[in-house]
Amino acid sequence: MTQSREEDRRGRSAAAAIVDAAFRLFHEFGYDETSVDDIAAAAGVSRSSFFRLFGSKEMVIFPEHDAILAAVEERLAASTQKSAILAVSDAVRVVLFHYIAEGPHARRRYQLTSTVPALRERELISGARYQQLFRQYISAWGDGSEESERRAELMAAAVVASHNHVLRRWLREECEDPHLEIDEAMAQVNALFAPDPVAAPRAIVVVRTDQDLDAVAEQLRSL
Amino acid sequence: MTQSREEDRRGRSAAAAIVDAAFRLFHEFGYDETSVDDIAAAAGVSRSSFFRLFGSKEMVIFPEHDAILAAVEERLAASTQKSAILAVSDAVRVVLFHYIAEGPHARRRYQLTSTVPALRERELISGARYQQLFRQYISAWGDGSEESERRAELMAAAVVASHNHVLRRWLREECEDPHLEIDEAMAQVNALFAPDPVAAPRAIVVVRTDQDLDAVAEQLRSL
DNA sequence: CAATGGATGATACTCAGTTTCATGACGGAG
DNA sequence: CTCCGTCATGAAACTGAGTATCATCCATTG
Repeated sequence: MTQSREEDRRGRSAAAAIVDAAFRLFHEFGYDETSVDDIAAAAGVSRSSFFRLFGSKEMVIFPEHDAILAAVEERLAASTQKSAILAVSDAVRVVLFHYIAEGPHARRRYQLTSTVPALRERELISGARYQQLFRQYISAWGDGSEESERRAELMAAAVVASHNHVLRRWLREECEDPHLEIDEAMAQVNALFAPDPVAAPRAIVVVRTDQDLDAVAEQLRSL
Repeated sequence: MTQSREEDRRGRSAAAAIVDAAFRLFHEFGYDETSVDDIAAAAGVSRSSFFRLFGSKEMVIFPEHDAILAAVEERLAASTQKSAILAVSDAVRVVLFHYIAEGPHARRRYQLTSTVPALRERELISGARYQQLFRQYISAWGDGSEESERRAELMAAAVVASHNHVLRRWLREECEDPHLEIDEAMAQVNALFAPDPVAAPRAIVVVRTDQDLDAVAEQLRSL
């Protein structure tokens, strides 16, 4: 199962060497100007090994994406309708803190995704995958009505957008305490989309609004 | 400026012939199994002309995207802070009704984007471009505060998600009246994100919530 | 020592996309 | 009518990503 000490070490260092070489070359010469052959040569592996390990040139930048997605799904799958909002918030935190744990590497990646359209697009697709996953689970927790589906769609979008906002702030070093900010952001989303509790405690909430009464009524119906 | 009758006709029919041939071949043999050479040959043009007219294989599916994006931007640019929400709603309608006006062709495209990962990804990227555009304008209408930025991000995501929801329902023919549904969806978004009016009419809104009082307090502060 | 299996590397191939150059049709100017 | 500039088209060569195949090497196992 686990291979010999020697092979294991080499396997890991090969992947690490490729990532290091790729980021170095991308930084020095640019993404488009760096070919896979260049990376493989600089990392001391064959072109074949590059594609065997990473599948594509873009995936050198996001190698752990599938693992994070799986972790998110695991968290979501381990929850029920009752703990739905908590599950989503937790899952978002899983993603955010994964990036934060990467530290400077995440910022180097951001520097690339900010400047290389192809990588920015790849990142957007990753985000959409999270959103799709969230939507799917939130939708399953609902009652299947059109209303519920629409809410699931909006909530998934809001959750991902909030996450991206906090993550981007952290990547730009505009963010003092990402824990605090993600808590606030999730609280904001939860507040917006809090479901109708069947027998929950009630409160009188007074807010100012510029909506006319009909719009307010419709909004309330949609809660 | 306008070319001769002959060239004009041929130019337009070339693009149309390519699109027709592409959709036909994609449907018959699949997207990945159809090469650009196949399409060009079937359309009776050269490979060169294909790339000159469409730029990439994927763009045969979304040739009008740039034009729609420009139309959206035009609508957004023509508005001020006062008419912001209206502008966003209008811009979303521009997009939705463009697709609806395509009729069966939009549904053929949907059939492709639903089954071909590369095309689905391209579509996601297009959606993200709209979202980015909305975010940019909504953000500019705000006061530049962190709060305002976060709201812009969420609102753009919600607007695009709502649009996508209605569009997808229409594409699946689950939607009786897209005009009505987009109006409802935009009303829902507007209601969620209605800005804090400085001197707006006020109302007492009573909602049930499962939040404890501290969470409610924080939610209210974040409005 | 021999056999097996998994990881690696070399090579050739397909195809998307770019670049360059030739051609040919058209319209205007003499 | 002819010459000329322009623009659309086509032809061909090239780069580079990604795939498939096969040979090789090395560590474990019997």
